[in-house]
Amino acid sequence: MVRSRAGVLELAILGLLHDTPMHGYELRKRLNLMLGSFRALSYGSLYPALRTLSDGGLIVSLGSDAPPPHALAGKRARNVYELTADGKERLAEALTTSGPAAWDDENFDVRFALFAQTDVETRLRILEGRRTRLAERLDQLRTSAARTRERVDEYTLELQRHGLEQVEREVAWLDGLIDRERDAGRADRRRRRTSSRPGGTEPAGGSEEP
Amino acid sequence: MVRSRAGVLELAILGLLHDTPMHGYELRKRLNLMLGSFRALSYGSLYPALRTLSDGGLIVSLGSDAPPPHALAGKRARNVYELTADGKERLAEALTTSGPAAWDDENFDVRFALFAQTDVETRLRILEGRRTRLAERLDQLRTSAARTRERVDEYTLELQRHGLEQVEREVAWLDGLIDRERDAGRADRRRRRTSSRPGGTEPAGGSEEP
DNA sequence: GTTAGCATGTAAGGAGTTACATGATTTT
DNA sequence: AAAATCATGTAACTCCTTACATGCTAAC
Repeated sequence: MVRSRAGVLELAILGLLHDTPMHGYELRKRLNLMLGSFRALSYGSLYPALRTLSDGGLIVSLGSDAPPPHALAGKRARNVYELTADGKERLAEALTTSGPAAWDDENFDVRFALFAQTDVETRLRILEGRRTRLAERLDQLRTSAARTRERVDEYTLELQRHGLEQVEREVAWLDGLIDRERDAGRADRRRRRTSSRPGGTEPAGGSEEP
Repeated sequence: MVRSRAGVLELAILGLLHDTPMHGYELRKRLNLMLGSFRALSYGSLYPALRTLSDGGLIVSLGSDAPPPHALAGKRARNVYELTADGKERLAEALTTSGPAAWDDENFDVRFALFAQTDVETRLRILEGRRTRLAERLDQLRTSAARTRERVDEYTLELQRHGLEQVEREVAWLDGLIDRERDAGRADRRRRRTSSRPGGTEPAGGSEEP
C-alpha cells in the first residue's frame, strides 16, 4: 500500500488545484488564505510536498507547453501544476471520508474550505463529527474546571474560562451551519424526487441564500 | 552562550515547578490543564525536556531523600523535581522579557498562565504586545478579504468570516484584561507611594475583585 | 541601474508524536 | 487474580521551519 498517510497539506493542494491549475508561489498565497492566513506556510514545506505529489503521479506540471489561457503569457520557469486522473480520484476519495481525520483540529479547516466540492451528506457528517468532538472537549473542560477550582490562580482560571467560551462559540457556529445544511439537504432531496434525473456524482452546491 | 533557545515547554515546566515540586506524571496533567487541556502533551516530549533541564542544572530531582512533606509518603521511583537557584533565576529572567517570543500564538497562553508570578508592568507589556499582534492580523484579514471577495466560494468565505470574528473577540477579551491591569497598576503605585517600603521584587498579586 | 517582488528549490535542524519497553500500585 | 492507572523512559519518525542558494522580471 503506497497511500499511507494523507497529510492535510497534500489534500489542500489537491483541493486548490482541482479548481485552478497554479504554480507553487501562487498556491502558497491561496493556501495561506484558506488556512486563515496566519501561520504562513513556508516554501520549505510547499515545494517538497509538490514534489511528493508529482512523484506519486497525482499532479503534473504543464512543462513548457500550453501557456495558461487567461493570464499573463510569457515568463517560463514557472511550474504550473494540475491534477492527473489519479489525483482527481484520490481527491474525490479523500473528500468523502469522514472519521476523526476529517474533524480534528488540524484537519477540519481544510476540509471545511473544500466543502464546495462535496455533497450535503458528507458535509453534515463532518460538521456533526466536529460538533461531537467539541462537545466532548467542553465536557472535559467543565469537569476539570470544577475539579481544579481553587487550586489554580486567577490567571489560569481566566485562561480556562476564555478557552471554554471560545469552544462554546464554535459549537454555536457549527449548529448554525448544520441547520443550514439540513435545509439544503431537504431542498436537495425534494429536487431530486421531483426531477426524473436520479442525480449523478455532482456536488449539491446551490444555496444562494446565506 | 549556553542559553540558546528558550522553548515554551521548558518555561511552562519551570513555572509550574516554582509553585510546587512535582514528578513528571503529575506535571503532565497540570501542563495539559494550563495549555487549555486539548493537545495532550506526550511523555515522549516531557521526559526528554525534564532531562535537558536537569542536565542544564535548572532543576533537580529530590532523589531518595527528603520525602514530600505534605503528601502520600512511600512510593519510590517517582522523580520529584524542584527548581535550583539557577532555575529560579532563569525563570525570573524569562518571565520579565517581552518581545514577540512572549505574545506569539505558541507562547502567549503559557506566558499568561504564569502571570501570577509577574508584575503589572510586564503583564501590561505582554497583553499590549499581543493586542497589537492581533490587530495587525485583523488588518491583514480584512484587507485580503476585501481583495479576494467573489474569487472564493461560500465556504471559504464563511471560514474567513468566522476566523475574523474569533480574532475580534480575542481582542475584546484582551481589552478587558488590559483595563483591569491598568486599574491594578494604578492601585499598586498608589500603595507604593503611601507605604514607605520601596517595593521589592515580589509580584503585584492582589486584586481580589474579579 | 538598483531595489522589490516573483519564482523555485535544498539542507539542516527543531519540536513534537507514536510506538515500544518496563514495572509498581491500586482498584475491582 | 485481573484490570486499570500510575510512573518512567527510549527510538524512530513526521512535519514543519529557518537559512541558504539561485535567478528572473517589474518598477522607480
